[in-house]
Amino acid sequence: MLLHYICSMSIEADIKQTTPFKTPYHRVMVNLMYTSNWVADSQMRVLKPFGLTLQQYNVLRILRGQHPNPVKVSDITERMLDKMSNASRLVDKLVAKKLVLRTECPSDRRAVDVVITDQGLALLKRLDTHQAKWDLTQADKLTEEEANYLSQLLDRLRA
Amino acid sequence: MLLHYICSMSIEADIKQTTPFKTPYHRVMVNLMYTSNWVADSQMRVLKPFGLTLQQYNVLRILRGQHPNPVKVSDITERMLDKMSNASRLVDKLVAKKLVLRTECPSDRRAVDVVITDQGLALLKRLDTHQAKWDLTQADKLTEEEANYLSQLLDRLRA
DNA sequence: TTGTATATAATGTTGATACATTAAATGTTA
DNA sequence: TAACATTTAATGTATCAACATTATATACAA
Repeated sequence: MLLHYICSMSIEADIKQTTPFKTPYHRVMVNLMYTSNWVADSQMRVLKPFGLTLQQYNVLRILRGQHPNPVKVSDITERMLDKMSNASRLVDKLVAKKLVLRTECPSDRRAVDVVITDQGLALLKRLDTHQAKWDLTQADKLTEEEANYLSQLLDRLRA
Repeated sequence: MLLHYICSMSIEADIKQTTPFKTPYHRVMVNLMYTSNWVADSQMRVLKPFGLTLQQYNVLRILRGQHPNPVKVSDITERMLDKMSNASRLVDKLVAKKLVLRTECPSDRRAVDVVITDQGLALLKRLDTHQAKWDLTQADKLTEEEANYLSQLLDRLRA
């Protein structure tokens, strides 16, 4: 089923909530989850034609950030945005698509070094233009200052 | 694996990002997903001892909001926070736990009316105290005004 | 060195999710 | 009314995720 996230002015309208939230804290929590799903959904719509899931995209970006240095599977796990059962299997998928390379770490034979391939870098580059477009649409909604303040409020929520 | 979300002052530190984000909009998006996972994780830790998943809890709250009126499965789908394949199977689980009741809608025999049971209401009541505690811990981090402003910024992000 | 603990990745298993399809009831229109 | 479209929930299926376990390598202490 294709879920349609409705765009409107407040979270209450979006989730058709009739009774008001008891506290602004509860409201912000529901809003956070809903908005996060909304963003993930729109991101996935971009990634799907490229055969990537959100998590795979995420891993590729982590690898690009360190390129040309390798990143261990355990490091990938640490830096993933959402908890994951298995970075191994995720890397499996990327290896199968020839987007990353997996080699035994020379200094520690338990560890596995993962490097993004040229093919992986090229794919990310194509996706960068989509990200840039997305950023532009966001800029219509929030100023840079507001976006920064939003980030800061989220940081404090997790503090 | 139990993932530990680290508490610190900025999203860059939390995800061990070495290179800065290109735009505040990209930063806020990553922060949003990370924070949402952080919240979902801490919520799940509360719900697990009660044998509920986040989605099941969500459905129960929707039903309580309309109690004693029934809610159709299609309405539940519409109001869920995250897209879901199957409200049917989710209601199945709640029926099995005797937390909700499922009856054929008299006016439309395609539809199925779902009502929360007294047992379901009692369970939610117990969880309310946990929610209240959660709200208190949040109040240390954000003022009510800040929480409201955060909600407003999220609303505008989805606009 | 040996034994034990820890770190790391892979695998097994169970259950949940996404997506497509089906089944049945209702709505619509010729 | 008959035919077709739409709505609603349930089901089938393949994939993904959570959690536990295993296998191997390394660290460390006796």
